[in-house]
Amino acid sequence: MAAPKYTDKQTRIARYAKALGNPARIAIMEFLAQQETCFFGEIHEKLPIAKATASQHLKELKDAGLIQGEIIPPKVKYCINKEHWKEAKALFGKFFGQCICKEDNCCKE
Amino acid sequence: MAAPKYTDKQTRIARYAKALGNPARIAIMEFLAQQETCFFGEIHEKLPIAKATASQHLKELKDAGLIQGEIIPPKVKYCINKEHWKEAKALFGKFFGQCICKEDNCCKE
DNA sequence: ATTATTGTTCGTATTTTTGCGAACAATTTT
DNA sequence: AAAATTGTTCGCAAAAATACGAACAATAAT
Repeated sequence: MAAPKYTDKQTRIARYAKALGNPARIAIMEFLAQQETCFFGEIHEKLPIAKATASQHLKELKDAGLIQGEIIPPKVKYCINKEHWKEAKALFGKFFGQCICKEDNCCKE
Repeated sequence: MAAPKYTDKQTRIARYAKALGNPARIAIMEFLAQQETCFFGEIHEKLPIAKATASQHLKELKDAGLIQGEIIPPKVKYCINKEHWKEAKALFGKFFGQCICKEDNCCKE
């Protein structure tokens, strides 16, 4: 180990990025983000995947903190976790704002 | 398949997110983004990983389009791919800007 | 010519991810 | 009580990601 471990911020942004690193999960997040309030219903009907697979993706988004779900049988209420959404937004914002290249083609001389 | 396939944008943002979904790759990107110009040198020395592993991560970032490398023996020149960086920045910007929840706690009533 | 430098590729092993159907749990409807 | 609805969990399989050391290639330095 020639260098220090990763920072907390690096770990957290990587965690969020990983959770978003699948088109099905992007689609789920986009869908939920466009709901005015929480969503009750069958999310897998909005996606080209099986019920079990959708449930798994939802679990991963939940584990990453991007969404939250509450069981209100026979349905489940899914929502964006606004607090973590904002944190992720800030982290990615900083991440993409940090490039100090002076010109667009600074890397092509 | 109960719904249409994913859109191009969904696929692309997921691709970028996946590439960023590892702390080592976040660290590499942050490091490169903070260079004024391109970097010649041993990136694995900046990270707590082996040479071979660093090389693999660099390859993945390259495949995802986030960086570019040019061989100038005995070293390699690594740079942010500014064009794709900007695309990713825009995609994530839109993604995180789309939540229409009206209040921070709209999902907690 | 030999050695040192720099980074990739190969071979390998382990773990994680992805996806599905079937079975299950909890409630609502009939 | 039986059937329908909704979503999770289980068991499985296939694919991809993660990480490493060792071997290799290509040039530069001695």
